[in-house]
Amino acid sequence: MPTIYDIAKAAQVSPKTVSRVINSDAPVRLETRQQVEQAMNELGYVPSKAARSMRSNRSGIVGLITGAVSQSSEISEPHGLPDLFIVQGIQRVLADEEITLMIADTGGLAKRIPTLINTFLQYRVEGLIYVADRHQRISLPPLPQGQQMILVNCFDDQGTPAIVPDDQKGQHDLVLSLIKEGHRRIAYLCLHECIATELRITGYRKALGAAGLPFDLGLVQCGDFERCEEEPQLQWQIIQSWLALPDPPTVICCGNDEMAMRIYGVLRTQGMAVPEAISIAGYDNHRSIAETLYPALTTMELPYESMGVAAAQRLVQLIRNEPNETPTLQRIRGDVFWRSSVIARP
Amino acid sequence: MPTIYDIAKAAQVSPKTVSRVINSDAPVRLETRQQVEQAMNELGYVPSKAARSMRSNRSGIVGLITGAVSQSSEISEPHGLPDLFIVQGIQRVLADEEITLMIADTGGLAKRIPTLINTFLQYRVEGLIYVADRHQRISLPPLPQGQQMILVNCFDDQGTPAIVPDDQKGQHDLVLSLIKEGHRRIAYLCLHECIATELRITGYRKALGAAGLPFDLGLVQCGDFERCEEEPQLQWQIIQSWLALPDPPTVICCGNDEMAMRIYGVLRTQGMAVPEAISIAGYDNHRSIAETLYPALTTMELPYESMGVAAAQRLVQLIRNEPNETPTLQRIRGDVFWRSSVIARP
DNA sequence: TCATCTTATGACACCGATGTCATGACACCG
DNA sequence: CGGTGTCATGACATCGGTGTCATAAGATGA
Repeated sequence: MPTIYDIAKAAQVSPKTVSRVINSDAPVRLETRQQVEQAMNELGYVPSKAARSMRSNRSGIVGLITGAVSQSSEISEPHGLPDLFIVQGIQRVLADEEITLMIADTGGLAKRIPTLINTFLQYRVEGLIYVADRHQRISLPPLPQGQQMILVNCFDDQGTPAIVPDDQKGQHDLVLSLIKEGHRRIAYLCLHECIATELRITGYRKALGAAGLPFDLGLVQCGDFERCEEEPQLQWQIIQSWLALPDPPTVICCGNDEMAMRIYGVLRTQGMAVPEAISIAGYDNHRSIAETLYPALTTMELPYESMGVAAAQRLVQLIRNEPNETPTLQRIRGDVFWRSSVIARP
Repeated sequence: MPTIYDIAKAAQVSPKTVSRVINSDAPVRLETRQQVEQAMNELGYVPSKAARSMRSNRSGIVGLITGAVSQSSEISEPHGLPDLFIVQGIQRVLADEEITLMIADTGGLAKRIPTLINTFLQYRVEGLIYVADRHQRISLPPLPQGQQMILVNCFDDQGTPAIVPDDQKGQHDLVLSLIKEGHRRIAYLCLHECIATELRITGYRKALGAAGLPFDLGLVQCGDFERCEEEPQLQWQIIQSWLALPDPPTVICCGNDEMAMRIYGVLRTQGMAVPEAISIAGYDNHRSIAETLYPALTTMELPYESMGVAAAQRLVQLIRNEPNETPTLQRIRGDVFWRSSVIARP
């Protein structure tokens, strides 16, 4: 691979002049410039980032750590929306800023994180992004002074800037939409206990309160049986108990779209039509499910892509040392996606 | 960030000795080594890959180009199995080889590819991987002499090493499994015309032939209506026409798991139970669908992860200049995943 | 005892770019 | 006409490591 010295020799100028042509940071006589450009084309010159970044102390690289890539394969934990979508948003912003993204994967093992961070530091990344696979509290090893980092889909106690989904507002908005469509008895088949579930139950409750509806503890049940074999039966038992109530629910909110998909199966096996017999709503807007299910699923967006965008923008601000008044914990809101699994009630 | 010079000063040795401690490529007196190691720990030394790779001409980076990351969002093309799983396999192998993966995204725009390649060349990547979102023929701009590249899920006419799924063998094996379970009339609701569909129909046909069953052209129909609103009706029409046959099919093979999921919905809406009334098989083993559907979906694995592994291993071989007799086009086989959407026939 | 070898270490150049400073050629102006 | 400013260019050092070679101290052997 040719260097500026080769170009300089071919164009009969000094290396520094070649550098000036490349960076156009100082005037170069037109004729000289053309000679240099011709030489570069003929020799197929590609500048070396390594040499460049050594001199300038700017690598142009941001490192991203995720368990995303391998999470779903071995570990059969309920996965929900793939955090790939977060990476998507990040990519888009960084590409515009001409920053290259280096992605490393924990393979689901947290103990690999320090090694991965170290590798990134060797490349002198200008910033680090840690993406979690679900909304959670984490604790990462300390970084060298001045090393910027952003947490996505998680947060810590050290005041590291973090981007999380606004789960409370999300469930709140979804339930409010259902109420607007005339639903009064809204059941909630939630996920196992976790930060998101807690926030969403709060949102569910507040939405009911805001509409002047009573909060009926019996209408909130955990429908997450970790995919054991009896899950459909157990879920059906819950639904049956709801249907047996004097004032049964007209819609079931599911903890996520996957659960909604399973509930579709359970209901249909029992001869209940969605949405005619009962309406179903999901959470995540996991499009490959929500749009593909028949009928298509009404759901609340888990704004992974927006979170990625926000994270990348904030990181760029930090790298550029631009002032910003964003709070440490930044909550990102999603939209309700209204599809045909919920019908209006009179 | 401290350099070997800082360490050298602190440990009162020469920079070269520090280098020797780091690389252990020459004997260093125990006492000296300890001094250096202590200094490195105290100062928090992290070697600079930029400086290192400049001298050694080895970046330790492999570049990966994909449309994966953004494909699914804007473009509502039927997506199938996310090529993320390919990246997964690649990651795993490269991590073991201590190679760092740089990922760039076309954002669905092929014209960005040259720019992305150029960026990678600036980092002096030791190899390039191009991952396509579906099995296809492609044509990429020429690379500098000696630049290694691997194509995954696609191939070209220039003899670039390529890893593709063995679609023909895949459909063949799936159909053979169905036949073994007693099915004689096997319908195939395939995807729109593409390389995979062609190969799979051939596989379907050959499997029937191998079992001495007749190939009935009427049992092969395209069930892919690009998610238009009438899709369920159109699909139901096809199924109805099949059911009206004197010898109707006992199982429907779907072009992919997504289509199978939609067919579940269509059948149930029409009051047909899966698998009691009719069995369903998918393709892809898109686990978040196949395992979540109720009943769980019997399907053929699209071996994305294995393809990633194969691609990375082959690239490493190329980089190391190891001899290999693999053919240019390497077809990767998957397994049948037998679940409860297909029942045995007497 | 002296030549030779091994071990441990340092001096110095180099990888490929860029920042700093110097220099020569002109143009401009009083 | 000489001083000053601008333009175009080059010489040289530098970033943080590693490869090459030199060298001093101690071990070994004839």
